[in-house]
Amino acid sequence: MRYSSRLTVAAHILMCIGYFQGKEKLTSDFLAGSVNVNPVVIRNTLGKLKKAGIVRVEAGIGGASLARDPSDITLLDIFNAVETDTDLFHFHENPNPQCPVGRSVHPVLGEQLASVQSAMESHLASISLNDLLRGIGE
Amino acid sequence: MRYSSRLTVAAHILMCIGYFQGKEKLTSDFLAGSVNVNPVVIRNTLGKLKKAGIVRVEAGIGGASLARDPSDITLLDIFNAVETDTDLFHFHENPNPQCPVGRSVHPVLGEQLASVQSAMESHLASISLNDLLRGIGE
DNA sequence: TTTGTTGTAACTTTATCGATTACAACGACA
DNA sequence: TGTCGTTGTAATCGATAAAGTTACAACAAA
Repeated sequence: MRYSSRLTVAAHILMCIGYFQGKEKLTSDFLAGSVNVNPVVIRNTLGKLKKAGIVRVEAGIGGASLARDPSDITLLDIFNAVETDTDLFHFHENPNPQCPVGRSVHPVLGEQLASVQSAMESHLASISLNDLLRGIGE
Repeated sequence: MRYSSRLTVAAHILMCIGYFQGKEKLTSDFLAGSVNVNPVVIRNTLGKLKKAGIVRVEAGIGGASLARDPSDITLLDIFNAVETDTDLFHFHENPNPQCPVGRSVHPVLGEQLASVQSAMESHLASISLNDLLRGIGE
């Protein structure tokens, strides 16, 4: 298993908001039309982005907007806001502690995998919503 | 969703083989005892590692051994051998092509995510089985 | 031929994702 | 104030995938 499509959906939503802000009323129905998923999925995603301080959502009247400058929203921010379990790899649970290898797998391999994970995260952090918006016009 | 525990299981298996090679007969039952999973899972994993040219397995008589030097087996080799879908992120399937954003998401975001993926892969490639074996003795 | 092992197929259980339905809470406006 | 469109959220469903398990044919050596 790998990460769900939550990150790409969330990024799509934010690209829409950044692109259409001021021109359209950005309801969950409107966004669902561009992303092509169920409006409830949009609302759930938007809720997580709101908790993370990335967007503002107007209950009642409707409509979402960016809470920060697009250059200050990175893919890592979105990733952390939206993905429940951010661990890239999953360990098998019960290696045999009687075995010298079983005893060492977790600390030894875990350390290496953690470094892989942080490499991925710092790469995600280097990409901003602004970078994505720049690509739309072409 | 993220990657399954296949990579850690496979790495554990290879660490066992590297550590016990020559001292023990490395049957799927023996390996299952250290990893603490079903022997069939070991045999399936070993089959994939064999196809990738990483291990040799003796049918009938039983027992597995490394087909290459531990310094020449990287986590990326293991990862590719064992993981069916190596894509880190999954795109939502049908963004709306009528929408300028929906039209651009896949190319624009896809390119960025591909760079994240290759960063992860080159990091995996920098870690060898030898590095893991070195950590066991401590 | 017997024994221990691998290779594989099939089934079960469990977990998670995304779609969907349903409805209460909310805010603006007539 | 009451209606209307929207958000927030819970509950359920179906699909998909992983891992455990059982079962058995194929294999190699003694």
